[in-house]
This record gives sequence, C-alpha cells and structure tokens, in this order.
Amino acid sequence: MTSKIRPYTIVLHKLEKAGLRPTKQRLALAKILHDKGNCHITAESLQMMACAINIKISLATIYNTLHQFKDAGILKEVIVEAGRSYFDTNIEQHYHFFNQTTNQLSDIPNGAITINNSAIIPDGTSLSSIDIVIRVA
Amino acid sequence: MTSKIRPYTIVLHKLEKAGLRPTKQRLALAKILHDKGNCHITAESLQMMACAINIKISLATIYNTLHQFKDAGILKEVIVEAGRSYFDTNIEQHYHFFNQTTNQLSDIPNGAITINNSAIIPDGTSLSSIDIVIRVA
DNA sequence: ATGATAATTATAACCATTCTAAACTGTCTT
DNA sequence: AAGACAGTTTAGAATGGTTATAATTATCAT
Repeated sequence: MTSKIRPYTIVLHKLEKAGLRPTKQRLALAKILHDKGNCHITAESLQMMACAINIKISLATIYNTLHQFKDAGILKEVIVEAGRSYFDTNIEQHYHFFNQTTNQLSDIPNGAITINNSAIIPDGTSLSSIDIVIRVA
Repeated sequence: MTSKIRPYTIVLHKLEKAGLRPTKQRLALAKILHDKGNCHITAESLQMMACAINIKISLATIYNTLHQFKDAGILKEVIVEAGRSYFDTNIEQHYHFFNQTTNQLSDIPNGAITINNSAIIPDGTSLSSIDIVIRVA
C-alpha cells in the first residue's frame, strides 16, 4: 500500500527493540504480513505468499523469522493442531474458531465470548495466556 | 490377560459398541488407564506405563488404541502443543492448565471457569467442542 | 572500505506420528 | 481337528512439519 520507500516504522522499531537487523527477508515478510492484514498463516503459506511476489526465502529463514516476530510481539502463535503451527497477525487478545474439516482458523468476533475466571493458577507459576478454541466441523 | 482380571464392563461395552474386539492389548491399556484414574497421557508415557508392569505393546498399537479409544468415547484428545498429542481419561467437559515449562497438563477445577458464549458458528458448520487452555510458566 | 558480527541458506537431522506388509489371534465351519 | 477368515498386532519404513548444522553472504560500526 504505502510506497516501498516508506519504512514500516512500527515493525522497524520492534525489530530494533528485539535486537534484530532489518534485513531484506525480514522486511519482505513484515511487508507481506502488513499488506495482507489480519490473517492466520503457517510457515508454508507464508513462503508461498513470498514466492507469489517473486521473493524466494528459505524455509529455515521463514521459521526463524516467525519465531523472532513472535518473540518480538509482531505475531502470536495459535495452537490448534498437533502437527502444525499457526501464527496470527492479530496480536490483540482474542479467540478462535477452528474448522476441523478445512483446517481453517478464524477469529471469534470481539466480545462474543467472555469468561468468568476464578481458577487459581498452580503454585509457583504465573499466567501466560488464556486460549479458547471453538472447534467446528 | 487372564480370567482373574475383573472385567471392565463399561469399557467392554464401549469396545463392543465401537466394533472393537476386546484383545489383550486393548484390555491391558484400558486397565492401566482405569487403575491410574484421572490423568493426561501421551503415546510414549502410556507405553512406559505398560512396560512398567511388564506388558510390551508396540508404539503402533498404542497409537491405534489411543485413537480407537478416542473415537469410542473412552478418551478425549487435548491439543496444547504443536508436536505432541495428549489424551485425557476425563471425558467430561472441562478445561486445562498447561505448564509451558514442565509440559505438564492439569485440570482446571470444575466451575472455576464459566463462559458467556454468543459467538455465531461459521455457516455450514456445527459445534464440535469448546477448548480452553490457561497457559502458565 | 574493513573487519566483526549477525543472518541466510541448503541440507541433514529430528521426532512424533502414520503407513505397510507380514505374522498372528481368535472365531467360525465343516 | 483342520482350514478359512477377518480383525489385530507388530517391526520397521515412511512421512511431514520443524529444528539444527555449517558454510556462505549480508549488515553495521568504525
């Protein structure tokens, strides 16, 4: 959308904060994710998106980048399948539908689910996240 | 194994209903799970439990049995990690803590979490399950 | 530009799981 | 009792997503 000269200041800032150099590959992937908007991706699908615009990035780099972006707070990992990792460009707290027939992940509209949580977290641990998946078929 | 083992009538009934013969291996695994009580297992941990009482069952059979038991409603699968499948002997609707440091899965006490769900399930699909995982570290 | 450091890459390794094909088990027939 | 058979178990190979390795290449501070 924005011109290629215009840097993705937010992403750049987050990369910098995480001590990650703004390399071609990382910027290309960040741009793809930014342009695509809210979406759920896998390593393979992200590589194909890059390939579709003639950018060849090795799977190793795709995986590295996904985890680095996750650690830097640019992506969130969503665990819905044993055997495949999904990453979400929407880093806000929200929940998911997972279609077990099509393997399609989608957001549950904000506010559609609220929880009353009086669960006492196990001793010696602290809360990481609360994940809700509504599986449909 | 032998006739002196008290039959697990409920399991036997469920196996029969699922068209599964009550073989030595299936009965042995059912007995292990029954004796252990509420627990979360992996294929590997179940095989080790069997091995601990001198019952050798191949991993292929462990996996087959886990899925057959799941399909027969004897076990529930819990997905909390990309890369490993957990099975739960508690088939009642309930939610989980997952300790990301120790990879330990535990039940959230019944009633500790309630949800208000007004989410509209995607067109052409029907509800399979609602899974909640509170991740701690 | 130069050198130090970090990143990318192809490829191999990994590991939980599934597949395959052969051997086995128990039951039913005769 | 022997044969036939369908279902089951098994060892080992294959699979598939992910991670590790080691060499090459890019980036950055000076």
